[in-house]
Amino acid sequence: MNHNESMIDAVLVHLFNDLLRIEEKTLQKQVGNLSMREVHIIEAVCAAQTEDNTMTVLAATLRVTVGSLTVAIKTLERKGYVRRQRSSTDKRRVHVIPLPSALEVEKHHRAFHHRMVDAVTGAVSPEQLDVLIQSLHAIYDYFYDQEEA
Amino acid sequence: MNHNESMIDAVLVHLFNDLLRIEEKTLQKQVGNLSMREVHIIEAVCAAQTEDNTMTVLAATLRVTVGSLTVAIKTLERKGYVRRQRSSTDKRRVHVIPLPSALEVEKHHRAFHHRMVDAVTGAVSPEQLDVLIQSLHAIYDYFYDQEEA
DNA sequence: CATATTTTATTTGATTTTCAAACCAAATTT
DNA sequence: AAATTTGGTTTGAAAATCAAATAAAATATG
Repeated sequence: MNHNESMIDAVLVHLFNDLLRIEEKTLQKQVGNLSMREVHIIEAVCAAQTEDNTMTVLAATLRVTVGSLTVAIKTLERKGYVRRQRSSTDKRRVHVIPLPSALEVEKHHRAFHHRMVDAVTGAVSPEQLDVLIQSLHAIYDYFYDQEEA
Repeated sequence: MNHNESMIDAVLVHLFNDLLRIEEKTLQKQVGNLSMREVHIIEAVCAAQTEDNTMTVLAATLRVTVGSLTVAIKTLERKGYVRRQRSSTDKRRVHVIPLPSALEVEKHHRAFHHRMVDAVTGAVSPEQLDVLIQSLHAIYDYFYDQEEA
């Protein structure tokens, strides 16, 4: 690998990892009592459209088994961040609904992401930004086409 | 967030996770018997310069406690991927040394990273690549300056 | 309609990863 | 010589995860 290639590799491997760590450190200060995993489950619960907040759909977006999610949601329920509600139309379905404390957590979480994106857009010139966006689109498409195959 | 900003956010958040998953799926086929965590420990052991392969230094690069690493190395030793060697100059120090099987794993692992970087460089034009590299440098510098503070 | 199958979720038991704290031994400082 | 620091290990506990077993509701099939 030449220098440029190493740069790309390093970013792909380390930058994201480090961001997650920085995110954790930042949020831990604001919302004690919750692991990053739990924060991201809360994020998914808050982001889900009505009817998309069932165990099966949430588990799929979070890429865990429904069994794992059941365990996680149970503790989030106990901690007072979400509540469960059985669907009236299909009594097998369970809807997960965020409580005010969860919305509060999500606010902090979203703010962090905002600052993160600002950091990126602030780190490059407007012209560079255009090209960066195009490149990211290309890369994104590439990997997700790969995934399908 | 506008569309561009959402794009950046999505890349920062999801791309890494997805890459890790793809990496796992790819390597699992080639090297059974090992978790991704273990593959990355092997990577660190193989990459370490002589004298940088002690428990303390490895734990720091992997960002885990020395205690955690002791447990992990013990199972890698049992599985026949590494061996330990006490330093002769300082008998407290333990050097971790990769065995042939570890080097083999690292070969597969490095090949994956190579393909990943090729995917990125192949996804954009040479002119875009130049700007992408510059942007990544800027972003990299930004986050690591942040970290220090 | 009655039975079989599928879908949705929970429970359980096990594994992996991790840490903090207690501990030990070697090296260094006072 | 005694105290402290440094490098590692052990141990006990917690979090995250899965597969498999289970249960109940909905749907399909004969």
